Amino acid sequence: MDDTREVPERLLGITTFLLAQVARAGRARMGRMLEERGLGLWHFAVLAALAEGPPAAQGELGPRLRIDPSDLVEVLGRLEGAGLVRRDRDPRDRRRYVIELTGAGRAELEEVTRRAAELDAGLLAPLDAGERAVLERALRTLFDHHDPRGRRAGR
Amino acid sequence: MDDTREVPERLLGITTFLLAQVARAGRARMGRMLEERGLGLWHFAVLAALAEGPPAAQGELGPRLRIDPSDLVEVLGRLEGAGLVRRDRDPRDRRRYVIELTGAGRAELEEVTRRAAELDAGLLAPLDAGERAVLERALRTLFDHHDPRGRRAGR
DNA sequence: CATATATCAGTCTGACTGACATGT
DNA sequence: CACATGTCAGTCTGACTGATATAT
Repeated sequence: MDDTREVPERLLGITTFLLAQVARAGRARMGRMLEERGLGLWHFAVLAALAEGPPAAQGELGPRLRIDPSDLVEVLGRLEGAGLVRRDRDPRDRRRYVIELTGAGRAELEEVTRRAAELDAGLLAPLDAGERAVLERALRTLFDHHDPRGRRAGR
Repeated sequence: MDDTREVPERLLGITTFLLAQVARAGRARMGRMLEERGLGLWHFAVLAALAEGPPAAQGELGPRLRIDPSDLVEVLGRLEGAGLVRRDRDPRDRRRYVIELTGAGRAELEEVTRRAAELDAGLLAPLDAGERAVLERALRTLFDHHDPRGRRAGR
Protein backbone atom coordinates (compact mmCIF):
# COMPACT_ATOMS: atom_id res chain seq x y z
CA MET A 1 0.00 0.00 0.00
CA ASP A 2 2.44 2.63 1.10
CA ASP A 3 4.80 2.30 -1.81
CA THR A 4 6.60 5.50 -1.02
CA ARG A 5 8.38 3.67 1.77
CA GLU A 6 10.69 2.18 -0.86
CA VAL A 7 11.29 5.44 -2.65
CA PRO A 8 14.06 7.68 -1.32
CA GLU A 9 12.67 10.38 0.93
CA ARG A 10 15.15 12.78 -0.59
CA LEU A 11 13.46 12.35 -3.95
CA LEU A 12 9.94 12.49 -2.61
CA GLY A 13 10.85 15.84 -1.15
CA ILE A 14 11.43 17.15 -4.66
CA THR A 15 7.98 18.12 -5.86
CA THR A 16 9.21 18.35 -9.43
CA PHE A 17 9.95 14.64 -9.33
CA LEU A 18 6.54 13.72 -7.96
CA LEU A 19 4.90 16.00 -10.47
CA ALA A 20 6.78 14.38 -13.34
CA GLN A 21 5.87 10.86 -12.25
CA VAL A 22 2.22 11.54 -11.57
CA ALA A 23 1.96 13.37 -14.87
CA ARG A 24 3.55 10.38 -16.56
CA ALA A 25 0.88 8.10 -15.13
CA GLY A 26 -1.89 10.46 -16.18
CA ARG A 27 -0.54 10.97 -19.64
CA ALA A 28 -0.26 7.22 -20.15
CA ARG A 29 -3.92 6.62 -19.29
CA MET A 30 -5.19 9.55 -21.32
CA GLY A 31 -2.90 8.67 -24.19
CA ARG A 32 -4.22 5.11 -24.39
CA MET A 33 -7.81 6.33 -24.61
CA LEU A 34 -7.04 8.87 -27.32
CA GLU A 35 -4.88 6.44 -29.26
CA GLU A 36 -7.91 4.22 -29.86
CA ARG A 37 -9.46 7.16 -31.63
CA GLY A 38 -6.36 8.00 -33.64
CA LEU A 39 -5.64 11.12 -31.64
CA GLY A 40 -3.05 12.37 -29.20
CA LEU A 41 -3.25 14.76 -26.28
CA TRP A 42 -2.52 17.77 -28.43
CA HIS A 43 -5.26 16.90 -30.85
CA PHE A 44 -7.71 17.00 -27.98
CA ALA A 45 -6.28 20.30 -26.79
CA VAL A 46 -6.62 21.88 -30.21
CA LEU A 47 -10.21 20.71 -30.65
CA ALA A 48 -11.03 22.17 -27.26
CA ALA A 49 -9.44 25.48 -28.15
CA LEU A 50 -11.39 25.69 -31.37
CA ALA A 51 -14.68 25.05 -29.62
CA GLU A 52 -14.34 28.24 -27.62
CA GLY A 53 -14.84 31.49 -29.38
CA PRO A 54 -14.64 32.24 -33.07
CA PRO A 55 -12.55 30.34 -35.66
CA ALA A 56 -8.92 30.88 -34.81
CA ALA A 57 -5.80 31.72 -36.75
CA GLN A 58 -3.20 28.99 -36.61
CA GLY A 59 -0.59 31.32 -35.22
CA GLU A 60 -2.81 32.10 -32.31
CA LEU A 61 -3.26 28.51 -31.23
CA GLY A 62 0.41 27.96 -30.49
CA PRO A 63 0.76 30.57 -27.75
CA ARG A 64 -2.65 29.80 -26.32
CA LEU A 65 -1.99 26.12 -25.86
CA ARG A 66 1.76 26.35 -25.30
CA ILE A 67 2.52 24.12 -28.21
CA ASP A 68 5.33 24.90 -30.62
CA PRO A 69 4.08 26.16 -34.00
CA SER A 70 6.13 23.58 -35.84
CA ASP A 71 4.47 20.78 -33.91
CA LEU A 72 1.07 22.30 -34.50
CA VAL A 73 1.51 21.58 -38.19
CA GLU A 74 1.27 17.82 -37.73
CA VAL A 75 -1.62 18.13 -35.30
CA LEU A 76 -3.72 20.25 -37.63
CA GLY A 77 -2.77 18.10 -40.58
CA ARG A 78 -4.09 15.00 -38.89
CA LEU A 79 -7.26 16.71 -37.66
CA GLU A 80 -7.93 18.01 -41.14
CA GLY A 81 -7.27 14.59 -42.65
CA ALA A 82 -9.77 13.08 -40.23
CA GLY A 83 -12.34 15.68 -41.21
CA LEU A 84 -12.49 17.16 -37.72
CA VAL A 85 -11.38 20.67 -38.70
CA ARG A 86 -11.40 22.83 -41.81
CA ARG A 87 -8.45 24.97 -42.76
CA ASP A 88 -8.98 27.90 -45.08
CA ARG A 89 -6.69 30.69 -46.12
CA ASP A 90 -7.67 34.01 -44.60
CA PRO A 91 -8.75 36.07 -47.61
CA ARG A 92 -7.69 39.27 -45.87
CA ASP A 93 -4.13 38.03 -45.31
CA ARG A 94 -3.30 35.00 -47.37
CA ARG A 95 -0.34 34.02 -45.20
CA ARG A 96 -2.77 32.99 -42.50
CA TYR A 97 -5.06 30.08 -42.06
CA VAL A 98 -8.43 30.23 -40.41
CA ILE A 99 -9.14 27.04 -38.52
CA GLU A 100 -12.67 25.93 -37.82
CA LEU A 101 -14.30 22.93 -36.17
CA THR A 102 -16.48 20.76 -38.40
CA GLY A 103 -19.63 19.06 -37.16
CA ALA A 104 -17.71 15.82 -36.86
CA GLY A 105 -15.01 17.63 -34.92
CA ARG A 106 -17.53 19.01 -32.49
CA ALA A 107 -19.05 15.57 -31.96
CA GLU A 108 -15.64 13.97 -31.47
CA LEU A 109 -14.72 16.66 -28.99
CA GLU A 110 -17.85 16.00 -26.93
CA GLU A 111 -17.12 12.29 -26.79
CA VAL A 112 -13.45 12.71 -25.99
CA THR A 113 -14.20 15.30 -23.31
CA ARG A 114 -16.60 12.91 -21.63
CA ARG A 115 -14.07 10.09 -21.61
CA ALA A 116 -11.27 12.35 -20.48
CA ALA A 117 -13.34 13.49 -17.53
CA GLU A 118 -13.89 9.87 -16.54
CA LEU A 119 -10.19 9.08 -16.68
CA ASP A 120 -9.45 12.24 -14.75
CA ALA A 121 -11.87 11.21 -12.05
CA GLY A 122 -10.16 7.82 -11.89
CA LEU A 123 -6.75 9.41 -11.53
CA LEU A 124 -7.90 11.69 -8.74
CA ALA A 125 -10.04 9.08 -7.00
CA PRO A 126 -7.53 8.54 -4.17
CA LEU A 127 -8.03 12.15 -3.07
CA ASP A 128 -10.94 13.53 -1.11
CA ALA A 129 -12.97 16.40 -2.50
CA GLY A 130 -11.08 19.03 -0.55
CA GLU A 131 -7.69 17.83 -1.65
CA ARG A 132 -8.87 17.63 -5.24
CA ALA A 133 -10.08 21.21 -5.16
CA VAL A 134 -6.83 22.54 -3.73
CA LEU A 135 -4.80 20.47 -6.17
CA GLU A 136 -6.72 21.83 -9.13
CA ARG A 137 -6.42 25.40 -7.96
CA ALA A 138 -2.73 25.03 -7.25
CA LEU A 139 -2.04 23.53 -10.66
CA ARG A 140 -3.89 26.36 -12.37
CA THR A 141 -1.85 28.88 -10.45
CA LEU A 142 1.39 27.16 -11.40
CA PHE A 143 0.29 26.85 -15.00
CA ASP A 144 -0.35 30.58 -15.10
CA HIS A 145 3.02 31.46 -13.64
CA HIS A 146 5.30 29.11 -15.52
CA ASP A 147 5.22 28.87 -19.25
CA PRO A 148 6.58 25.47 -20.11
CA ARG A 149 7.92 26.49 -23.50
CA GLY A 150 11.56 27.13 -24.34
CA ARG A 151 12.97 30.28 -25.91
CA ARG A 152 10.27 30.31 -28.57
CA ALA A 153 7.87 31.36 -25.81
CA GLY A 154 6.51 34.85 -25.59
CA ARG A 155 7.97 35.65 -22.21
CA MET B 1 -1.42 37.88 -15.33
CA ASP B 2 -4.39 35.62 -15.69
CA ASP B 3 -3.13 33.65 -18.63
CA THR B 4 -5.72 30.97 -18.20
CA ARG B 5 -8.27 33.32 -19.67
CA GLU B 6 -6.91 32.43 -23.10
CA VAL B 7 -6.80 28.71 -22.49
CA PRO B 8 -10.01 26.74 -23.11
CA GLU B 9 -11.89 26.16 -19.89
CA ARG B 10 -12.72 22.70 -21.11
CA LEU B 11 -9.04 21.83 -21.09
CA LEU B 12 -8.28 23.49 -17.78
CA GLY B 13 -10.95 21.28 -16.31
CA ILE B 14 -8.88 18.25 -17.25
CA THR B 15 -6.42 17.93 -14.40
CA THR B 16 -4.30 15.51 -16.42
CA PHE B 17 -3.64 18.32 -18.89
CA LEU B 18 -2.64 20.80 -16.20
CA LEU B 19 -0.49 18.19 -14.55
CA ALA B 20 1.30 17.44 -17.80
CA GLN B 21 1.99 21.09 -18.54
CA VAL B 22 3.17 22.02 -15.07
CA ALA B 23 5.35 18.93 -15.00
CA ARG B 24 6.79 19.96 -18.35
CA ALA B 25 7.74 23.35 -16.93
CA GLY B 26 9.32 21.78 -13.86
CA ARG B 27 11.19 19.17 -15.81
CA ALA B 28 12.59 21.83 -18.12
CA ARG B 29 14.02 23.86 -15.25
CA MET B 30 15.39 20.88 -13.41
CA GLY B 31 16.76 19.42 -16.61
CA ARG B 32 18.68 22.57 -17.46
CA MET B 33 20.36 22.57 -14.06
CA LEU B 34 21.33 18.91 -14.25
CA GLU B 35 22.47 19.19 -17.84
CA GLU B 36 25.23 21.59 -16.78
CA ARG B 37 26.55 18.79 -14.62
CA GLY B 38 26.25 16.13 -17.30
CA LEU B 39 23.32 14.45 -15.61
CA GLY B 40 19.63 13.90 -16.23
CA LEU B 41 16.71 13.56 -13.88
CA TRP B 42 17.10 9.81 -13.60
CA HIS B 43 20.74 10.12 -12.67
CA PHE B 44 19.71 12.27 -9.76
CA ALA B 45 17.01 9.80 -8.78
CA VAL B 46 19.42 6.87 -8.81
CA LEU B 47 22.01 8.69 -6.72
CA ALA B 48 19.31 9.52 -4.21
CA ALA B 49 18.15 5.92 -4.05
CA LEU B 50 21.68 4.69 -3.44
CA ALA B 51 22.22 7.13 -0.61
CA GLU B 52 19.48 5.50 1.41
CA GLY B 53 20.11 2.12 2.91
CA PRO B 54 22.70 -0.43 1.92
CA PRO B 55 24.24 -0.86 -1.54
CA ALA B 56 21.50 -1.99 -3.87
CA ALA B 57 21.15 -4.62 -6.53
CA GLN B 58 20.52 -3.17 -9.95
CA GLY B 59 17.33 -5.15 -10.37
CA GLU B 60 15.95 -3.59 -7.26
CA LEU B 61 16.42 -0.01 -8.39
CA GLY B 62 14.06 -0.31 -11.35
CA PRO B 63 10.90 -1.11 -9.39
CA ARG B 64 11.83 1.29 -6.60
CA LEU B 65 12.21 4.27 -8.88
CA ARG B 66 9.72 3.22 -11.54
CA ILE B 67 12.31 3.28 -14.25
CA ASP B 68 12.52 0.56 -16.85
CA PRO B 69 15.48 -1.79 -16.30
CA SER B 70 16.65 -1.32 -19.86
CA ASP B 71 16.85 2.43 -19.37
CA LEU B 72 18.63 1.97 -16.09
CA VAL B 73 21.55 0.50 -18.00
CA GLU B 74 22.45 3.82 -19.60
CA VAL B 75 21.95 5.72 -16.36
CA LEU B 76 24.27 3.48 -14.37
CA GLY B 77 26.76 3.38 -17.21
CA ARG B 78 27.04 7.14 -17.21
CA LEU B 79 27.22 7.38 -13.43
CA GLU B 80 29.94 4.76 -13.37
CA GLY B 81 31.83 6.51 -16.15
CA ALA B 82 31.69 9.74 -14.14
CA GLY B 83 33.04 7.93 -11.08
CA LEU B 84 29.91 8.59 -9.04
CA VAL B 85 29.03 4.94 -8.43
CA ARG B 86 30.86 1.64 -8.33
CA ARG B 87 29.37 -1.48 -9.89
CA ASP B 88 30.61 -4.86 -8.74
CA ARG B 89 29.37 -8.33 -9.44
CA ASP B 90 27.65 -9.90 -6.48
CA PRO B 91 29.99 -12.78 -5.55
CA ARG B 92 27.05 -14.76 -4.16
CA ASP B 93 25.12 -14.57 -7.43
CA ARG B 94 27.21 -13.47 -10.33
CA ARG B 95 24.25 -12.49 -12.46
CA ARG B 96 23.70 -9.51 -10.22
CA TYR B 97 25.47 -6.25 -9.74
CA VAL B 98 25.89 -4.49 -6.44
CA ILE B 99 25.75 -0.75 -6.88
CA GLU B 100 27.38 1.59 -4.43
CA LEU B 101 27.85 5.33 -4.15
CA THR B 102 31.42 6.59 -4.27
CA GLY B 103 32.61 9.56 -2.23
CA ALA B 104 32.37 11.72 -5.32
CA GLY B 105 28.87 10.42 -5.88
CA ARG B 106 27.83 11.38 -2.38
CA ALA B 107 29.27 14.87 -2.78
CA GLU B 108 27.59 15.34 -6.15
CA LEU B 109 24.30 14.18 -4.68
CA GLU B 110 24.52 16.74 -1.88
CA GLU B 111 25.15 19.55 -4.30
CA VAL B 112 22.47 18.49 -6.73
CA THR B 113 19.94 18.03 -3.95
CA ARG B 114 20.60 21.55 -2.71
CA ARG B 115 20.13 23.03 -6.18
CA ALA B 116 17.06 20.93 -6.86
CA ALA B 117 15.46 22.19 -3.67
CA GLU B 118 16.08 25.75 -4.78
CA LEU B 119 14.48 25.18 -8.16
CA ASP B 120 11.60 23.42 -6.51
CA ALA B 121 11.04 26.37 -4.23
CA GLY B 122 11.06 28.64 -7.26
CA LEU B 123 8.50 26.52 -9.03
CA LEU B 124 6.19 26.48 -6.03
CA ALA B 125 6.73 30.12 -5.12
CA PRO B 126 3.33 31.25 -6.46
CA LEU B 127 1.61 29.07 -3.85
CA ASP B 128 1.16 29.88 -0.20
CA ALA B 129 2.45 27.47 2.44
CA GLY B 130 -0.90 25.79 2.93
CA GLU B 131 -1.44 25.13 -0.75
CA ARG B 132 2.08 23.81 -1.08
CA ALA B 133 1.56 21.36 1.73
CA VAL B 134 -1.69 20.04 0.31
CA LEU B 135 -0.19 19.81 -3.14
CA GLU B 136 2.76 17.80 -1.89
CA ARG B 137 0.56 15.45 0.09
CA ALA B 138 -1.82 14.97 -2.80
CA LEU B 139 0.99 14.21 -5.23
CA ARG B 140 2.44 11.63 -2.87
CA THR B 141 -0.92 9.96 -2.57
CA LEU B 142 -1.35 9.86 -6.31
CA PHE B 143 2.18 8.59 -6.77
CA ASP B 144 1.45 5.75 -4.37
CA HIS B 145 -1.74 4.75 -6.14
CA HIS B 146 -0.71 4.98 -9.76
CA ASP B 147 2.35 3.25 -11.04
CA PRO B 148 3.36 5.12 -14.14
CA ARG B 149 5.03 2.14 -15.78
CA GLY B 150 3.58 0.10 -18.61
CA ARG B 151 3.13 -3.65 -18.65
CA ARG B 152 6.66 -4.24 -17.38
CA ALA B 153 5.40 -2.92 -14.03
CA GLY B 154 4.93 -5.19 -11.07
CA ARG B 155 1.23 -4.62 -10.65
C1' DC C 1 16.47 -27.50 -19.27
C1' DA C 2 13.91 -23.32 -17.27
C1' DT C 3 14.53 -19.16 -14.87
C1' DA C 4 16.69 -14.73 -13.36
C1' DT C 5 19.51 -10.77 -14.41
C1' DA C 6 21.26 -7.47 -17.12
C1' DT C 7 21.88 -5.64 -21.73
C1' DC C 8 21.19 -4.24 -26.53
C1' DA C 9 18.93 -2.60 -30.63
C1' DG C 10 15.07 -0.42 -32.25
C1' DT C 11 10.63 2.22 -32.05
C1' DC C 12 7.58 6.05 -30.81
C1' DT C 13 6.28 10.33 -28.76
C1' DG C 14 6.97 15.12 -27.17
C1' DA C 15 9.71 19.00 -27.31
C1' DC C 16 12.75 21.67 -29.46
C1' DT C 17 15.99 24.08 -33.27
C1' DG C 18 17.19 26.18 -37.49
C1' DA C 19 16.39 26.80 -42.18
C1' DC C 20 13.10 28.02 -45.56
C1' DA C 21 8.94 29.00 -48.83
C1' DT C 22 5.35 32.09 -49.45
C1' DG C 23 2.78 36.28 -48.86
C1' DT C 24 2.47 41.32 -47.24
C1' DC D 1 13.70 45.03 -48.87
C1' DA D 2 12.22 43.31 -44.08
C1' DC D 3 8.84 41.07 -41.79
C1' DA D 4 5.13 37.64 -40.69
C1' DT D 5 3.19 33.11 -41.18
C1' DG D 6 3.44 28.59 -41.66
C1' DT D 7 6.21 24.40 -42.93
C1' DC D 8 9.94 21.03 -43.07
C1' DA D 9 13.89 18.27 -41.75
C1' DG D 10 16.57 16.90 -38.07
C1' DT D 11 17.90 16.32 -33.14
C1' DC D 12 17.31 14.85 -28.36
C1' DT D 13 15.05 12.87 -24.48
C1' DG D 14 11.93 9.65 -22.06
C1' DA D 15 9.41 5.62 -22.30
C1' DC D 16 8.68 1.45 -24.07
C1' DT D 17 9.24 -3.45 -26.65
C1' DG D 18 11.37 -7.65 -27.91
C1' DA D 19 15.39 -10.35 -28.34
C1' DT D 20 19.63 -12.06 -26.39
C1' DA D 21 23.98 -13.24 -23.52
C1' DT D 22 25.35 -14.92 -19.18
C1' DA D 23 24.71 -17.12 -14.81
C1' DT D 24 22.00 -20.15 -11.69
